[in-house]
Amino acid sequence: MIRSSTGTLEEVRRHNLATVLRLLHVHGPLSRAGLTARTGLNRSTVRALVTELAGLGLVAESSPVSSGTAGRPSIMVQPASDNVHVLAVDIGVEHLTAARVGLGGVILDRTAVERWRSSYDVDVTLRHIATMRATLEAGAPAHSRCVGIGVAVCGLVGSDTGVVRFAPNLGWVDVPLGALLADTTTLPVAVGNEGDLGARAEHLRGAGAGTANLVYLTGEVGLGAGIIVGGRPLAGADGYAGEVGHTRVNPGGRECRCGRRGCWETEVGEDAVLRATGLPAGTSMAEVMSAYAAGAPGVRAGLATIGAWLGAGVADLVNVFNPELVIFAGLTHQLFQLTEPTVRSSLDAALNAPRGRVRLTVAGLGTDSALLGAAELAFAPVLANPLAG
Amino acid sequence: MIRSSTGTLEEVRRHNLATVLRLLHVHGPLSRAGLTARTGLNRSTVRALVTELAGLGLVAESSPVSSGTAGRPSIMVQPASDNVHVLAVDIGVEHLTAARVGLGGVILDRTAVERWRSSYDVDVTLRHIATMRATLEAGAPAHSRCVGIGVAVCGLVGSDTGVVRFAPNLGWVDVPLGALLADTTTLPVAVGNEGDLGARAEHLRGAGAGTANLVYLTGEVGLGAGIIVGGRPLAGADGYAGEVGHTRVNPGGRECRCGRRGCWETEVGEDAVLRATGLPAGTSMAEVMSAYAAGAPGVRAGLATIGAWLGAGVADLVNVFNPELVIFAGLTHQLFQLTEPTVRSSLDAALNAPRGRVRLTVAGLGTDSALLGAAELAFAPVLANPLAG
DNA sequence: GTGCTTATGTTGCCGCTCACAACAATCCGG
DNA sequence: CCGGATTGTTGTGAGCGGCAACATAAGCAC
Repeated sequence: MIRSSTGTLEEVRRHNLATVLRLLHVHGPLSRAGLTARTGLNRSTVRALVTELAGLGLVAESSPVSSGTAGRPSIMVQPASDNVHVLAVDIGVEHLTAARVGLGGVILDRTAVERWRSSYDVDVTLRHIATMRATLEAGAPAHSRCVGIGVAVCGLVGSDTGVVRFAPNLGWVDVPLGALLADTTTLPVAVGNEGDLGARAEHLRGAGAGTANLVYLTGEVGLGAGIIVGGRPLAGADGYAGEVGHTRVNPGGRECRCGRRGCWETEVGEDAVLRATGLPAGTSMAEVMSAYAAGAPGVRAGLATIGAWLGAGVADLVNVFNPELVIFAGLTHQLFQLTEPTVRSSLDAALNAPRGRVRLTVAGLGTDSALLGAAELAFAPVLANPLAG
Repeated sequence: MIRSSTGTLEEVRRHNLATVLRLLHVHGPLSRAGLTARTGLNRSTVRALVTELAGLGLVAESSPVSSGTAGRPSIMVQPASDNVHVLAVDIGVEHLTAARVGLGGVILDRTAVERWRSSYDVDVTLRHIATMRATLEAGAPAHSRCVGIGVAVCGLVGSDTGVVRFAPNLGWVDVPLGALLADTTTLPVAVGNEGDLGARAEHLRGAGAGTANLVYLTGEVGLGAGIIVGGRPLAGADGYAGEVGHTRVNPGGRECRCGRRGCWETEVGEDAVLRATGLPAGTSMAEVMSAYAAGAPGVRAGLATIGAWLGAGVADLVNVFNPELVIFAGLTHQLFQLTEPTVRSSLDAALNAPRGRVRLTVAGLGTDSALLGAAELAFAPVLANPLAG
């Protein structure tokens, strides 16, 4: 008979181990004294916890470093990013990227697929991922161990199932991506939505570090979001929360690809930008930015319209979520750079009374938000229970 | 020197005490064996916890009741609603209500102010509350002790401060209601938004019991909401989250009292209903319902328009939050009853692909949601730390 | 350099909490 | 009246973190 044991005391231990490991993972190297101060635990307890984590190969202790102040120097503890890593994959419309990410959230190595946009076939995608995985693992030191695979996808993903329910831009419907990947490995596989994972990464170590309530906007051709509420990602009942692209901002607006009218992404998405600026179909956002900089006729005015709709949509989100921060990433990153004043005035005009405090900014992790979020997803089980691995 | 003690083990004890007490508060009377099963704790532990809670006067043990099955009958444990109560107050546009609510969430006694709508003066309100409080306490048994005061207000309330930032329908701006009430008593005072508190109560013991993700809609003349996400109330950075009344659903719509155009409450609020149905200003919602039932000309068609806007707004919320349940209360309760088919079809038309699952229903606690939510707010400190009181 | 101060690492002990097991109590069914 | 089943009761034990005493290692003043 196996030890059943709910064991509340065992949980205390696990909780404290997790707390210390997560602290190191998020904050980076920290002295034992620093850990003591931040956790509120006793020196002896911290010592025991760190020793145990070191024994598990999750952290490394290095020789004491003098802090410059009086007193005995404290031993430094750091996440063992060389020993423990995950594989992170980001499946977007315009890119297919993979990286080996070490504990602590450092990208150790990365690779991408060329001319990815030519085919979104599921089998082809799986082969691409397998190839990239092999490449990355080949470059890893022998003593490093992979503890999981995390995938970000630009589509609706079921909470725990790893099924991509609907990814219109890839043409995927009900693709059991998690299961398909799990068949190729013994490692745990986790799949999440690009917006949710981007928000997670920005919240943890990007522009939203230390911010408990934020809205993260992203997009390539469409529009997506991830929302952090009280320090936790907003998932909803099935994991579909944060689907802001098809909220209706303009009932009299244009027909959307989804068949309805005036969806937010129809007013501010890539197609809307090209239509408003009069630039030819196929123009990239980089070229739009160049045209704007060059003062091409109609571009400035067209983007002002886009900015106004962007601001109006953001206003509704701010009214509903009351976040401290809105982060613009992906397509909206570029749009925000081009139209910031318009967005701000459109937002200010639409906010309820006492809302002076919301800040607007762009992604702090650049285009890697979703990729790093996927890594966090893969690290999550280890961080929650360091003893399991 | 005072015992400092973070004491993780002390926290375990407190946590377990709180778990047991909350379980009894939410679920109602439960046998010791039932507590053992639900908490996963050991029999001896449950015994110790219950004994301690009984010593604090928070629960009462009654003689064993045979369950009909074999085995020794288990001792029943119930929340001591006769010994421990709070004062709950609900400040609405059309009502000012107060109640004495016992542990376990039972309304023991209640009272209300007549002709409240005549004046929303803050001092008058405070006097009303003082009078009601005296009445209710006078009717309380001598051995019962009041552990807090909770207030629900139809306006924006700052998270922890108890300041009513903005209550347009009462004409209140920056009223420090929490502090004003705290001056009259030594008890802890907590103030919250009507929508948030209504959602809390419905989530705990109303139509949303057992549902971790829900949207609660309410209103009197305007429109408000409370949102439960992952079992926790959505607060936002300052506590203003859930302000859905002034999200813009119709940019080409009518001018709102807030100065902008096409806010949701402008399209479905009380004024909009009267306008759409052609009924004279001052008509109550009860009279609207009678007119509908009597088949008054224009009323049915007018309400169909209202229902369509209601459904469209709900659709956006469902897309953003992916809740399992939407609860209609207050004004929207009546609107939903009158326009359910329209709301449903409007909603179905606007949902993203895989969203068959959201349920729509009306408040399970009738018009008492906010009042009971205020009581929960007042109980919260005791439930979080039973040892404190 | 020497001694003082400061801060941390190390170690053994203690109190607290919960799990567990053995026994007692109580009900049901035959 | 007896056996089976379930629960209450009680004493014991293991695990965990706090604590205090001591050891160690730096900075600082002279």
